[in-house]
Amino acid sequence: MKQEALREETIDECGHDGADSAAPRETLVRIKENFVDDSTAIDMAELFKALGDPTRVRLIYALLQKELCVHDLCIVLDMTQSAVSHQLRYLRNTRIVKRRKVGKTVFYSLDDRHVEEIFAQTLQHLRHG
Amino acid sequence: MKQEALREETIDECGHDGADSAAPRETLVRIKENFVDDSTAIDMAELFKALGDPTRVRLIYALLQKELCVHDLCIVLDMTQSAVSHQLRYLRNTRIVKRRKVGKTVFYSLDDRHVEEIFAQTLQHLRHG
DNA sequence: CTAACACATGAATATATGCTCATATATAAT
DNA sequence: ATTATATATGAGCATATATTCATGTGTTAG
Repeated sequence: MKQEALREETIDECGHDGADSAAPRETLVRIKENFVDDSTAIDMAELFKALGDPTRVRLIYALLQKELCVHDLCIVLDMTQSAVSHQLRYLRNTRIVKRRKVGKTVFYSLDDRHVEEIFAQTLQHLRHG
Repeated sequence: MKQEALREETIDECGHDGADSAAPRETLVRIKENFVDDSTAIDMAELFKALGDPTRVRLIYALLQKELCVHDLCIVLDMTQSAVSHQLRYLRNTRIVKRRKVGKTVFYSLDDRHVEEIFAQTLQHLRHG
């Protein structure tokens, strides 16, 4: 199969009308019409990507239990302050955590109920599944 | 703050006992004890990482509606067969999709109820949130 | 004011990732 | 057998990512 050709191919040009070789044309049309728009797919992917790193998972897990300052997060995760701060910035930019400043200390906490639910649900699934 | 020192630092050595500068020692001990073990954090991160790409989100979204063969997925996503196959392999390796072979056609479908739930929930959240 | 502390961040580096291109494998049709 | 079709995959490349190192910013203590 030509790789280049696919980029130009439309549903009408698709030759898949066999019994069980592929879905009928109208089904593909329906799927394409009901499809997620690109921006939604990108938004979803960005949210999941933010959760898709062990360090960030551990940060969120810690904050799931209690609001914590950067230094304490370093202790709990056993990581350098720089590494933790960089990842906290990532989580801040994706609106997953928020910060509260008290003197020279900055406390981080979760800022996204959705993420809390998704995270807790996933944890349960992994634990007994 | 020394970056290297943190790696060696224990909770006992932590000087954070101030009023609102950090959590008390026993709280950090509790958080560390209740903490996710590394393998769980890695498992969660790997699952989310698999969902953390727009192409894979779109693949899952399509398969959420109907079992589809590779060629039809190429049409729906408007991508080359090679790119789609590579991502399907990724999703297969993470047990998110499974395949069923009929003649020379391979049908893909979702293989992980957890992912379906997480995905559907996230979609809803993004749509009215 | 100066020093110490808590945190943030730019640059650099090593590794991972996603796609393309070319090619391999498996099945069906002629 | 030969050819066509459907999918899989290794190699290469360009980009993204996670950490480290060095340093910057802001706040409190002396």
